[in-house]
Amino acid sequence: MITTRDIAERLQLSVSTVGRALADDDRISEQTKFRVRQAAAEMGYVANRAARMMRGASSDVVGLVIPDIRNSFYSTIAHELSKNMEAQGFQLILSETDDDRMVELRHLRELSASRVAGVIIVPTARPHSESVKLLKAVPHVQLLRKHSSLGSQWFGVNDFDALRQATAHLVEQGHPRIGYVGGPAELPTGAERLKGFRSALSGGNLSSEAGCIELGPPSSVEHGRQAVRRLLAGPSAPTAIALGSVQLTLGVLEELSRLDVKVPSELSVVGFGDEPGFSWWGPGLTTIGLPIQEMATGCGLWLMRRLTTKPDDDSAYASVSPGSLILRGSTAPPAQPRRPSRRKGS
Amino acid sequence: MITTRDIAERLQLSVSTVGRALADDDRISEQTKFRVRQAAAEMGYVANRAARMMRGASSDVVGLVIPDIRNSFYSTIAHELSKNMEAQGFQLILSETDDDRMVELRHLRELSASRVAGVIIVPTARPHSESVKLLKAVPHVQLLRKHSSLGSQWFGVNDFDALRQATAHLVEQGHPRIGYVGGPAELPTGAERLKGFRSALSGGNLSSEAGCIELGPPSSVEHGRQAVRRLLAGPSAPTAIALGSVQLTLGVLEELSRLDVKVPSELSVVGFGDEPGFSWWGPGLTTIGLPIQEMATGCGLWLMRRLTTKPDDDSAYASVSPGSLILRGSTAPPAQPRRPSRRKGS
DNA sequence: TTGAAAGCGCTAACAC
DNA sequence: GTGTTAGCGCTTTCAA
Repeated sequence: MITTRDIAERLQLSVSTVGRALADDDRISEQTKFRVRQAAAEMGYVANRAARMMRGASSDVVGLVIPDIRNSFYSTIAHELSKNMEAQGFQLILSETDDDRMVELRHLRELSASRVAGVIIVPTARPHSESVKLLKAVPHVQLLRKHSSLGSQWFGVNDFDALRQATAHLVEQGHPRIGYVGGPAELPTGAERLKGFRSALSGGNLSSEAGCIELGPPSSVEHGRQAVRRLLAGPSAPTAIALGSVQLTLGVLEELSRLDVKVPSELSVVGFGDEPGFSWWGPGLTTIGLPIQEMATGCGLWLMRRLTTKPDDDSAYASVSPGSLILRGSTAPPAQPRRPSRRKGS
Repeated sequence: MITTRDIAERLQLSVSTVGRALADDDRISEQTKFRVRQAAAEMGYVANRAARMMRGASSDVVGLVIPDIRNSFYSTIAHELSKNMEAQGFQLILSETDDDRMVELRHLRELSASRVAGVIIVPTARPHSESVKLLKAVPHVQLLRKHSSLGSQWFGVNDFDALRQATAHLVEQGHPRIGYVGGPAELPTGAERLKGFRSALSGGNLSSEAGCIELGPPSSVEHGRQAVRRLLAGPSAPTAIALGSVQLTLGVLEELSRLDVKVPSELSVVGFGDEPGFSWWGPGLTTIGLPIQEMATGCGLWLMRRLTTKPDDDSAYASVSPGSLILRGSTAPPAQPRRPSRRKGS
């Protein structure tokens, strides 16, 4: 690797002159600058960032800690962040936790060792105490999920309201028993969505008995499949279900297709998020659209301002983006039980 | 930030002793090691990788340069790589090019400055000459696309055969005019797929006149929409279409749903890749499944071995994974033109 | 078993 | 306008 010293020797200059020329310092003559730049280009000089960092320069690298990049929520986030960061000369390190706190810890150790300038994290349910400690030493923002031990900078969506809306829509249509397949209550998002679901039930004067709840790993398509099978096989199967994560929605949709369940006549469904295939699934999936893109951009811009300006504004910050119900064909009032209609179809 | 010197001062030791204790050097007594480790943990010491790198240590960071992480091919790749690298203590820097060679160049400059240990790249159609130069200085592998100027280490899929299979299937069913929507021929993948398409046409004794070809940005869902609209509006609309990228497939499927085109009676369709929604689209999408996961894992493992062992094996390496046709309901023999059958449906 | 000192590549304070 | 020098945090001789 070519160093400033190599250039200096070739040009019979001192390293500091070369360094200054490369930094476009006022004190260096245009002619010298030109010669230096020329030589640098010819020799293929690339500045060594490690050396710069040792002189106190910031790393220009931001860590993105998420459960799984295959989840479209997270790939959307990664894309938005990457785009915005590149524009300002930042780089993004991708760290996947698979929702495992020990993996999360290992990643945070690595990021700390790399002296990343900042971290954007979707924390696991209960981050390790060392993770908490590590994050104290680096500017960071939480995304989607919010764990109080990790500080009060957070960008997320209104999970409570998302599921309240989804469920209220089903309640309004007169469904007597409504199922819910969502993430675990240990996750802040899981807890909020579940609360939203329950709130809509009681808001519709339905007892909690009317809700059949299946909780499990939010990133598991397979769990979505199994959960919906259990729900439909139960003694008092629901006439409608609300979903509490993108991956679970994917699993549920696949399984309903496979089982050839008639939607919405036999079962109404409200999904979570809005993926490409959702609009063409069966009669079109009614779902909760979330402004993930805007949220991610906001988060990225916020962190970069935090990193590039004096951190005088390290106060609490929370941004809650609202979701909105997208009505398509997968929801309808329940069929009248034990009183088959004369007409076939609508 | 705590340094080895801080620990040394507190324990009344020299920095070198502390360094050796932390590195578990044989010459240090167990007792001293214990005291040092204790203090390090208490004080929250995290080794400074920049300093290590200046002493010649490798960076343990690999750059992943791809067009767009939202494309599920690439998010799958990123996930597989991330998982495998984490297991061996490597980190992944995510660089999105948006298929723009200048953005690609900027990313490669940054990666070089960071002295990444290696690079995995899905190159743009014509990488900048400086990009080529930069890559010469760092171990790298090409993924999916292969540009000869970037060396001969490559992991990809058999693009030619993928489209040959897809098209041959349509030819066998007797389609007289077959459309193709794919990426530009400037891209190595685009060129191969197009060749595969043409090869199947001539293999079926169809003249090239029988092919209606629409090329455009391979990552643009919107282009897929427009292309299929143009294809169907043409004077001699095809009775079947083969698709040449995941994103284009998504666009085409959406548009066909929107236009309410009857598949496969009015039009047969073969997709590219196998996304979650493909199985439940219309009658189920017949498509080409590609072993992206295996390819990515192979690539990651290969690069890491290259990085962790002596580079005595820097010879050419190419791995070509085959795709396979997944038959679902979206393809059928063409309807007899101008001779409507008496029977309705099948 | 431990310490002192040099040096990785760069920048900045201090000469001249 | 340019050179000299010190030092960032760490590893690694070379001494003791």
